[in-house]
Order: sequence, then C-alpha cells, then structure tokens
Amino acid sequence: MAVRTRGGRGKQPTASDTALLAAAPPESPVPRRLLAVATRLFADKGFDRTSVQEIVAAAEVTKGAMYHYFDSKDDLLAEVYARVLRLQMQRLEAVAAEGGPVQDRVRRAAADVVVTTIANLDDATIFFRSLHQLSEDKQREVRAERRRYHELFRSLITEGQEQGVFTDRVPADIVVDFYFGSVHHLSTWYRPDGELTAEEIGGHYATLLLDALRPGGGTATMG
Amino acid sequence: MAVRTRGGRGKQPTASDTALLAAAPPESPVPRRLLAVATRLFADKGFDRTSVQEIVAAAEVTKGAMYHYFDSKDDLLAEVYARVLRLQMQRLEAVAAEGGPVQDRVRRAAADVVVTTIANLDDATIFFRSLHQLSEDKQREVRAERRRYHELFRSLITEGQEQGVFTDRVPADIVVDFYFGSVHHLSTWYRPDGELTAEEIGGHYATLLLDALRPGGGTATMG
Amino acid sequence: MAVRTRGGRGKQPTASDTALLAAAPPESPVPRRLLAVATRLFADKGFDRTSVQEIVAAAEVTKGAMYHYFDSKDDLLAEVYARVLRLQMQRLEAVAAEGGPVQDRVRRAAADVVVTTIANLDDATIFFRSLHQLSEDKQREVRAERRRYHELFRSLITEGQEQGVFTDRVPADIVVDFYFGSVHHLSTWYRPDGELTAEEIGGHYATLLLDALRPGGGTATMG
Amino acid sequence: MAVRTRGGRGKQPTASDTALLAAAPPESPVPRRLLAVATRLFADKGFDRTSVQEIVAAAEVTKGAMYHYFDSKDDLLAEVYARVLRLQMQRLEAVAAEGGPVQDRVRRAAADVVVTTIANLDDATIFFRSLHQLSEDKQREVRAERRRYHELFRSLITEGQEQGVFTDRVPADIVVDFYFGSVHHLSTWYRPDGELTAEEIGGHYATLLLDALRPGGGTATMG
DNA sequence: TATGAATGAGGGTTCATTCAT
DNA sequence: AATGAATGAACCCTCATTCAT
Repeated sequence: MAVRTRGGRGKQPTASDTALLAAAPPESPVPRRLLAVATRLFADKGFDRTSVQEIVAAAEVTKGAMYHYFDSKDDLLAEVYARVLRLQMQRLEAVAAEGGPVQDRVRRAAADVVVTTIANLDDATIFFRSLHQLSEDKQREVRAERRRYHELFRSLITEGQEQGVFTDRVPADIVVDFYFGSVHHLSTWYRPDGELTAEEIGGHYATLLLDALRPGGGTATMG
Repeated sequence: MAVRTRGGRGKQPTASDTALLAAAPPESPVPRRLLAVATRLFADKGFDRTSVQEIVAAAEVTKGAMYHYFDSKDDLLAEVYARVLRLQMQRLEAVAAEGGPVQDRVRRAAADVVVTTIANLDDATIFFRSLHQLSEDKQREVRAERRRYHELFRSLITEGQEQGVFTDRVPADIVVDFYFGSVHHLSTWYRPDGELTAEEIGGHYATLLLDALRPGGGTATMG
Repeated sequence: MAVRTRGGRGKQPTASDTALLAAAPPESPVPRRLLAVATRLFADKGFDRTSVQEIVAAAEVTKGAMYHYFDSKDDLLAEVYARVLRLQMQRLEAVAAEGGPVQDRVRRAAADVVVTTIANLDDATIFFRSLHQLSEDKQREVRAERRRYHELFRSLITEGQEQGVFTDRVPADIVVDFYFGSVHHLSTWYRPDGELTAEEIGGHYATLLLDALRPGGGTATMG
Repeated sequence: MAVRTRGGRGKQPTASDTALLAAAPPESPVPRRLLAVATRLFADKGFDRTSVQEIVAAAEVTKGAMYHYFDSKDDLLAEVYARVLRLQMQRLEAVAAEGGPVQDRVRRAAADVVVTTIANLDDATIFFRSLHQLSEDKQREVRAERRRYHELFRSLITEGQEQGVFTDRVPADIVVDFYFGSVHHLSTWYRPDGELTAEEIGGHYATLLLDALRPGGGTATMG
C-alpha cells in the first residue's frame, strides 16, 4: 500500500457509515479527500478517462500533493479496491460469526452484501469495471482477496448442503459465482430513485438465492 | 451503423456459428477483420487501452483503411455491441417462439444465453465493461435494445407466474436483472479449461433460476 | 489552366451576370458546379479548412470525378483566381476604352469595381485571404495579372494628373494601392442586409477617391 | 486570455518599441518566445499551414511546454490578435486625447496607424488574413474590440464634420471602413526595401484621407 | 468518364509523471 | 509538505491523392 498517512478505522462499520466514507467533506485530510474524489470520478467516467488533473482539481489539491501521498494514479485505484474488499470482508465475517441456523446466516449475508453494495454504488461500479486497469500485481492481490471472500461465503453454502437444509443439485462454487454476478451488476441497473429500497432489493435477492437452494422436488432437467 | 459495406447474415445461427464469427480468418474482407481483431483486443486490454494503431497492426491494415470503413474507434465498439445484441435477441426470439410449457421455454432460454455467452466470451467481457466508453447516443441505443431483450425474457417469467407454475414472491423485473447479472459475469470467472462445459454451466444456471421460481413453501423472510 | 472542359464566355458580362455564375445550379455541368461549390466553401471556411470531401459532397460528385477535371485542390483555387481576375480586367478594360473626360472614366471604374466586388463577395473574400495558399508558380501568375490590372487603373490616374484634373501630391502608385485596399476589404465588412446598396457604396467610394484627387488647396502637411 | 503568466507592459510604447516586441530574443521566457515565433510563422505561411511542431521547434521548446502556457494553437493566434488590438488602441487613444484642431488629430492618427502597421507588418498580415481561423467566441471578442477602435476613429471624423472642417458627403462610417481597408492592405504590397519610408507612406495616406474630406466644391456625382 | 478503396504522412492535443525549488 | 513548469510519448483522426477497375 502506498498511502503513507492514514489513521486506522474502527472495524465493523454499518452500511450507512460506509456511505459517509465516500462523501468525504472538503476539509478532511488530503489523502482521504483525494480518494473520495477519485472514487466519484472513476465511477462516473471510468478510470482511463479520468485524468490526474481532474482529480486534483476536484480535490482542490495540487498535482505535487497527490504524488506525495500516492505513488501513481494506479495506486489510487488500488486503494479503492483495498477499501471495498476490506469492508465487504469485514461485514461477511461478522455475519458468518453470528450464531443461528445456517440458512439465516446465509440470508443475512446475502441481503447485507446487496445493501452495502447499494450504499457504495460507486465502489461497486469501479470494482466490476476497472479490475483490468490495475497492474498485474495488484490484480493478483485483489483476486486473491476476492477468492477468500468467496470461499467464506461458499463455506456457508456447503455447511447448509451438508446439513441438508440446502440442495446440492448445483455445486456451491457455481452458486457463489451465480449470486455475486447478480450482486455486482446492481451498479448497472440500480437507481436511487427507483421503486424499491436497498433493503427490499436485498430481501428479494436473498429470497431468490435461498429459494434456489431449497431442497426437495427440484425442477427436472429439460429433455 | 457506420460500416458502409456488409452483407446480411443467415438467420438463427447456432451457438457454435457465432463463435466462428469472432474468429474471422485473415483473408476475410477488411471491415470484418477489423471487427474481429478489435473484439479480441478490447476484451483483452479494455477499450481505452487499445490503440487504433494496435488494431490496424493486428488486422494488417492501414489506419486510413480503418477510417474508410468506420467513423471512429468508438464506432468499432458500437459495432461490437450491435453484433452481440442482434445475436442474443435472435436466439431468445427463437426460443420464445417455440411451443411447450413455459417453464421449458424459460429453461431453454436461460441455458442458451449462458452457452452463447460462453461461446462469445470476448463479446460478453466487452459488453459489461465498456458501455460507458460508448458515446451517449450509442449508449442510449444499446440500452434500448437491451431493454427490449429483457422485456421479452420478462414476459416469459410473467407468463409462468400468471399460470401459477412460477412463484411471484419476487417481481419478474428483479428476477430478470438478477439472472442477467449472473450471466454477464460469466466472463469474469469462466475459463475454457475449467471442469465444467458450457452446457453444464448453462444447465446449472437454468436450474438455479427455475428452482428459485418454484412455487410453494418458499423460504420465510427472516424476522 | 487545368480544367479541360469549359466553354468560353461572352465578354463584358454585367455585374448581375457574374453573381449568377457563383450560384451555379446543381444541374450545371460538373466542373462548373465544382467551381461554384468550391468558391462558396472557400469563402466560408477558408481554403485549408475545406476538404476535397466536402467539396465533392456539396457538388454531388465523386472524388474521382473531381480529379478528372482538376489536377488538385490547389488547381480549383487557381481557377477561382483566374475567373475573378479575368472578370475584373474585362470590366476595367471596357470602362477605360470608353470616351469622355478622364475623371468620368475613373469614377465609373472606381464605382464599378466596388459593385462587381460586392456582387461576387465570395470571390473577393477568397482573393484577399488565400493568395498564400496557392503554389508559388500560380501566385506569381496571379500577381502578374493583378499588376497589369493595377497598371491600367494607374494609367487613368496618371492621365488625369497630366491633364491637371487630378492632383499629383500623392504618387499614382500609392493612390492605386490605397484605393484597392479599400475595395478588397469590402468583403470584411459589407453585409447584404446593410443600409446601403452596392451602387451607393460604389458611389461613395468613387467620391472619396475623386475628392482626394481634386487639385487645388490641398491639406497642409502637418507640422 | 490563456497565457497564465505574463507581466504587464509599460503604457504608450512608441512604434519602434512595438517592433522590438515581435523580435523577442531567444533567452526571453518561454511564452514570449512562443508568441514571437508564432507571429513570424503565421505571417509567413498562414495559420493553418503552420504546425505546432514547427512553432515549438523554432522556439526551441517542447510541445508539452507550449500546451502548458497556451490552451491550444488557436489560443496562440488569439494572443497575437489581443496584442495588436491593444497596441493600436493605445496609440489611437493617445492621439485622440491630444489637443489641437481636429484635422491635425485625424492626420496624426491616420499617419500613425500606417507607421505602426508597417512596423508590425507580421501582425497586420495575420490580422486581416486569419480572423476566420479563430474560434467563433474569440472572433466575436476581436470584432468587438475592433469596433471600439473604429468608433473612436469615427468620432474624430464626425467631430470634424460637425465643425464643418470635413465634408459629410460620405458618411463617417464609410470613410472609416474605406481608410482601414487601405491600411490593412499595406501588408499586401509594402516591402521594406521599397522607395518610400513608412513615414512617407503614412504621410501620403493621411493626405489622401484628409483631402477626400476637404469641404467645398466636391466632385459632382456622375450622371 | 468515373468509381471508391486504400494510402501514409502529418495534424493538434492529452497526459502521467518528474524534478528543481 | 508542496509547487508547477516541463517532458516526451502516445493518442485519435484527417486528408489530398492514387490506382485498379
């Protein structure tokens, strides 16, 4: 990580906290303001179409200042990825660590990732669109962290399948990719002024996932 | 459309046909070759990171020739979008027009879009990653066509819900966005050398969708 | 001259004829149409900013056709120059050949060149703005022809000075350059919807010239 | 104005000062050097035929440096216009503010603009030839400033007409356009190695103007 | 007489980054 | 901790012209 000055943050922020992170008021310290502004611009116009000049202008900072805190424009993007991965992981770990029936934990996790994603739509937009704009090294790191996240989620699915509360007609791996595809694409169609709240969408998504995992009958494979 | 010279293509190509389209042999006419090469490069490195110079070099064509056939680099991307939209729409229309129980048609459509997407992974990669790099005008066109596609798919879901063979716990709109999110993200994780064939993945995805839509019991919303 | 096909034109066209030349209807023969269109565009946007593509599009002709009739874009411009020089020379020669007192002939020539210039404003615009865009060779030709024109006009001034009806306080050379500067710049400020007609302006310009040449008193050189 | 760093200049420079401005020695700061070189090249070959590459090469500066100081090539041209307008306006204002009979002030102004124009022939060449190559916005600004200049000059003519020391046979507006046409065209025919000095030509031009404005008899309009 | 695909050199401009201060 | 002038490579695109047909 290249940011040389940054205070730690309390763990387990709520979804609404995380939205505040992105809103970074102009009086906040320089690196934070740069990150906030960059997130906004990257989501808006894409990484490659956002110039360093625009970022520093929007953050009311000089170029020199930016290069003082960040190694490169790339590094700025890497920080965005690090932030969102850290956040999602924290939330999933919290849910996974709770007690209760596995299907309840899966539902909570599934709904929560939707709500958090919607609360940080810019992050989500960047996440699914800009991975290839990161350097090879950093891509690898991101992918590795992402894999850890998926594996944790998958372990919950597997736990349910082993207990028989979930069907295993479809491999847990596939289920996880299937679900997170849906989640990532929220940034493509979700509009804050739509009919449904983030919580309602989270509920629906979780329902679709849980219903798909219901054991019993199953739909016959066509043929 | 900006390509000024191009013959029509036969209707209702199979999934394997479509893969061939992208592979465009070197002796094919200039615009086709450019499109094939551009698709490859855009998927590989992203639109903004692919220079016109690289495209024409890979297509063994001069820049002037490229600009003779395409209005701009943007236009090249627009053609990729037009092609994939046309293809997917044709296939969905074909499936929708078939007879048989609605759940069979949905399953076939759901599985087919997966297979077709995998057969044209480059297109899919570009599709979900580069829309914002298209000009406003062209974005609007793409979105409009995409909407028509979604609406056709949604009408199948609605039909099933009205017949009572699908649950309506989750609105058909949400179901469609949920499913196509999963589909679009295939390009993120699918690898040709993986354990499962395209058809198997299509089967699993269709199963997850159909199972989620099974009527009956349902999973209680967490309380 | 590079245009290979062009009928001769009657001599001594009136000012209104010449305006018609520029309006060239679309059904007129190809080279004439090209010349008319080019004149319009060169005056509008300047020679360098007018592409051959635009010219042939506006003339509803293909590029190949244009290059069949003209050697180059440059050649098109040369033709415009040739046309305007020919025209102005013809008119001046006609006036000079008339009888009557020299001051009447000068007045007529001075007024007529204004009216003709206004009737062919596009030509005038091009004339004073695009000479340097012609090849060296062609520039030389244009300048030579222009010199012949100036010399003819100057001979009228000299004639008046020798007769004593014009003052010779200012050398005839300077008078000529002085006057044609004014005339060329008509294209800079004249607007067809202005208060004065072309004839009125011609009258005023001729009056200014003739009054400046009145012998007698003269204004004392400052000092 | 787009040049971001430039000190003011002393007021009321003499004609010979202004010629020095254009000669900008090589050790002068980057923007000044660029402007000097650009003026030279634009006058020589025309704006459109002068490439940015040529400018920066002649100024011994990199392209990046040029774009650091100027927004565009267009901006460079706009600066040339701003400079010449500023200069001419200053001089006219100085003359107009002097005392003495109005005909003396007009004569001085008329002669001075000729001398100044000849001292800055490159500027004059560019001025009358390249206005249409400026962006619409900048053209408007230039024209507005030019109008202010003309109006000041015209007010002197009007003053003389009202006092009866100038005839009003020709409207003051027309007189102004007439005279400045002549002045602008100096750049077309004046050669430093000619027989007459700048001051002599200025004298002649002023004489022609003043003589044309002499009241009395007048030349009868031809009938 | 006319086409239009193709050329290839050059156009203006942008941009992430460096470095002396 | 911060500046901002300067770099230099790369970018997309335009264009007059040619040539096989």
